[in-house]
Amino acid sequence: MALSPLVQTFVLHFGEMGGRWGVNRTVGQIYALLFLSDEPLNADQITEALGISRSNTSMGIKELEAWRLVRKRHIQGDRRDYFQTPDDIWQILRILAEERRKREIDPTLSLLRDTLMVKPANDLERHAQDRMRQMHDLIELLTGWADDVQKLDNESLGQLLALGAGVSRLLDVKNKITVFARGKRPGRDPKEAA
Amino acid sequence: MALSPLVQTFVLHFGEMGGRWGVNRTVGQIYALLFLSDEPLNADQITEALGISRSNTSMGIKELEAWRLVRKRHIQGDRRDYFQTPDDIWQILRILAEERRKREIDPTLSLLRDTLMVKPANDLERHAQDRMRQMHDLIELLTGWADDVQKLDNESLGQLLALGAGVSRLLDVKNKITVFARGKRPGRDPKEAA
DNA sequence: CTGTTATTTCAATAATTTCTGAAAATTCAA
DNA sequence: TTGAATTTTCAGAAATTATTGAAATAACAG
Repeated sequence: MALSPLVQTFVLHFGEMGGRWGVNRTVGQIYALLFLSDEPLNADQITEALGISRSNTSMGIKELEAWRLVRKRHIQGDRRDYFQTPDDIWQILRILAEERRKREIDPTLSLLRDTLMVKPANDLERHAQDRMRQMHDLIELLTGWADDVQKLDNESLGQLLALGAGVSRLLDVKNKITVFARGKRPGRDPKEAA
Repeated sequence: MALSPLVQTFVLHFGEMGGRWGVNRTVGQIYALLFLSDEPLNADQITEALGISRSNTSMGIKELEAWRLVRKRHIQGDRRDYFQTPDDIWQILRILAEERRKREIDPTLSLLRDTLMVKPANDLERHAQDRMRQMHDLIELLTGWADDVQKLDNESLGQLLALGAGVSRLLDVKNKITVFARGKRPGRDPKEAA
């Protein structure tokens, strides 16, 4: 099964980008191939289409399954495993966000938490710890937000994204409402929480 | 200048994570060191603190400058170059977002655009192109949103993030207002655009 | 200029990662 | 059971990437 030039181009590109995205070339290529494919493919088809070894295919699939970006599918009357990517591109986005967070962010957040428990021994450590706290708080804010947004359905998420900078106007409106309702100035003053 | 255990831990962690973030260990370590440091450091100080070669330090700094994550600073009466990370952590976030986009996303978007211009030769290509269009449209939506949010000041950005899932409620409110104003059902039906 | 200090470049080597082929393990029909 | 088909594992080879030391270049004080 020779790849059409269209597919070929995309597959090679994903292979090259793979490195930047934290996977190797083969993994990028396998993903791209499955993403474009009309129907699930088995390991031999992938092996042949990409011109790689069967064992390489096996490892690549394993990694993509660990990322939850590829699923096994069984086809009636065929012993071989077939593979496909999720159809819903919004779901792919969610999975990617979750997995990258798990691999790239959570370990750092965890280390920061531990480090912030230590009592600083001198001014230098005090400053370092202060910087770490800034980083920690920002990451927590971001991941908390991401958690919340994750829960939105495709429609709401699409709406939020389409809003773009309009979000800013919406925030203004919200602030005005808050002011009206509470007779106070806008802003996120913790002391106002009560 | 031996590193305090606190700093050491963080620096080593960033070195290890570097790989996942698309830079090598040394680059991760240099960044972490500068991020925590009270004052700008020169290349020799970095070299000694991390126990690496002077040339390695030079290359690492160069890469971090290309990422705009490290800046040169000059110190009165000292010929050597000193380096520091930006102070404002929100700004660091913006820079990271921009640079990652430039390296990881824009090339793909560009390839997708080109590929979508090609007339599909058969059903297989038609399907592949359809998938590429889904990906293209989603990425455009995301990057467009990111562009807009980039422009927000720290305060508004913080507010938006703190809002979290509250965004959903806000969208509901917006939809109700829209319905009220237009006497139509909520949603983003393209046909409504007129 | 000249010599000294500081920085960068780059070819060689070290370290790491990726890929393969062969063998082992698994699955399942007969 | 047996044995054919399929998948996985893994040690070593190949490829890639990171790091170094030495040499070249740049910057500048005297």
